[in-house]
Amino acid sequence: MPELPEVEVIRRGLAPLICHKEFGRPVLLYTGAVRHPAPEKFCQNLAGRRVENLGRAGKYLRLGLDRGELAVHLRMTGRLVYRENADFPDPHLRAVLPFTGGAALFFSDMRKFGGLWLLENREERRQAGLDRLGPDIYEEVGPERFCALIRERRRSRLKPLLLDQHFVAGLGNIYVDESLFRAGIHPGRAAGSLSREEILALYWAVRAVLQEGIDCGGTSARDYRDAFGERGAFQDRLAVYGRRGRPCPRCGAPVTRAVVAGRGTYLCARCQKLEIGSKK
DNA sequence: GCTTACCTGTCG
DNA sequence: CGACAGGTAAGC
Repeated sequence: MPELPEVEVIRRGLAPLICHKEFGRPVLLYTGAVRHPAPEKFCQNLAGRRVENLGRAGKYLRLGLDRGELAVHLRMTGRLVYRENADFPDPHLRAVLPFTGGAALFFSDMRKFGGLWLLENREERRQAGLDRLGPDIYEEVGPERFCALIRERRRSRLKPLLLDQHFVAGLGNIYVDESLFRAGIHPGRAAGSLSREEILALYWAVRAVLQEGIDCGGTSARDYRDAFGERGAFQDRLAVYGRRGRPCPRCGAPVTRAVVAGRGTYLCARCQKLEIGSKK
């Protein structure tokens, strides 16, 4: 999916366009895109709601409304684009969320994994799982908290741990691989095997990678588009992700692809050692 | 933990 | 045709 930087770029793009605007009645082309409440009630209840603010929690975009909030998760292939008009036929268009006055948010999603939640109270947020997210890695985790969090989970391997949205929220496959590469840490290392220096190196690598991702307008490896339908540029700066066989930018050895935690994982086996001081 | 499932598409 | 794709929940 869009990971934290992509969702943040969308949030920043949309905020000045939709704050204070009022929704009309949504049009659903795929009712499964609405996760809560039932589609009919969703359309009925969103109509007439006004957007008051735009937030983000991990990979969720949260549109604060005059009553409740609209939460959006793009999962793997979701897009949320603001347009005055639907421009060309889009076979993956799943929902149109119009504003009174003409423009609309167009929610597209090839794989149908993404979803929309209209949440009006704490109980509904709880059911949707929004309050089960860990702290937002970009907004809510400083270096000392990161050290403390890592030390609570000594037995976990780093890659699945960093991908676990209940541990910290926002990281996905691309930015985890890039962060571990920059920190020189193997994705299969146990959290408890890291020195304090390594944990801090990882923390600052994560911060730098996320910030550069945001500054580049996100990573359009494939499907990602921003709030204006434009591609990001960070895919051109990736050091290892998706670059099997190409030279490591640090040492020149070919980038390796492995499977860790069931996910395709890119790393430099020379720069990122599994055992400290070992040759392999 | 790992595997499977959810979907549709691209690439080799 | 199989492998793989930015995510995550559910079931061993």
